[in-house]
Amino acid sequence: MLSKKTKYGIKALTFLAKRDENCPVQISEISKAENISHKFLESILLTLRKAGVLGSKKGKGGGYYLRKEPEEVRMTEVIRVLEGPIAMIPCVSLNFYEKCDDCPDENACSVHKLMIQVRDNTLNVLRNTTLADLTL
Amino acid sequence: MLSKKTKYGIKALTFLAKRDENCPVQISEISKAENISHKFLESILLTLRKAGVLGSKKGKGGGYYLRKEPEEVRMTEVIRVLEGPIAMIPCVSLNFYEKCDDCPDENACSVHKLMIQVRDNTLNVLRNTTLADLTL
DNA sequence: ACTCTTTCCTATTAGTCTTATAGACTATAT
DNA sequence: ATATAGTCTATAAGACTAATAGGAAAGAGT
Repeated sequence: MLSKKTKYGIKALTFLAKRDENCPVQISEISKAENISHKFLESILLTLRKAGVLGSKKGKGGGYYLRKEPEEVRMTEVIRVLEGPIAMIPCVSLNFYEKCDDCPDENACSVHKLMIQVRDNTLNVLRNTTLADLTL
Repeated sequence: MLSKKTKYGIKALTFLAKRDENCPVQISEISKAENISHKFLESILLTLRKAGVLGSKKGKGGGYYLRKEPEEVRMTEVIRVLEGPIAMIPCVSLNFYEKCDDCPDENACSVHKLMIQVRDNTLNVLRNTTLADLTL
């Protein structure tokens, strides 16, 4: 299940990418346009800023803006920052790997085998989709 | 994230599918072999029985057995029964559809667009993988 | 009939995660 | 200075997960 955090994050990024000029946009403007709680969105944008996807400017005329071209923001990056692992189970995750407690041998595990397939297909979609693709 | 319920369920089904004869197997045997809490597995197998994937027999010599050939048990079915929706967001789910509160127009939503792609690819894997494939 | 075995069913609980909300702090433009 | 807008920390309600407990029901063997 995709969290609302990730959902709102992608919506906010798309909103920014759709604008003609890449000047700072206030949280309030985004939250109103996309029906997102102001405070919740605040923490989401902060996360994206810390991850280097967004830049910010304080004070009057401030707000958030994209730090890269939309074509350069891959969905893999966005989802890993906001949601965490892309894999459905940690023993199959590339960036968040963890061994299963109950599994003596990963290579013999049917769930492992299946989830590698799912992961590879999902990864393929997310790697080849950028923010630019979502604005079309 | 795949729940342990689903994970254990798939493991148990694979365990049953790997056996030479399709005679009833006790919960205890499966729970020991796969390192799953007995009571937890109990409720999982019950769910699978109610869904028609497994059959059961009470009393001495009883247990659970597959009601279909492993080739006929698709992963889509197993996951829908144990986990629920396959899609990462309800507005994109085929079997568990729900409208988003915040979205005035689904077709204009970037998250919707992206998640349809992910769903289609995941569905493709899960539809074409049966229990028989996991025993290899 | 009795007893042992094994599944069936309901309820409860501890822990964790999600989705917010509140409020004070910091930086900046005018 | 002052208003504006992001930064940061803490907290709380609600939902969900993973598991546990205990007894009811049904079947097999004696």
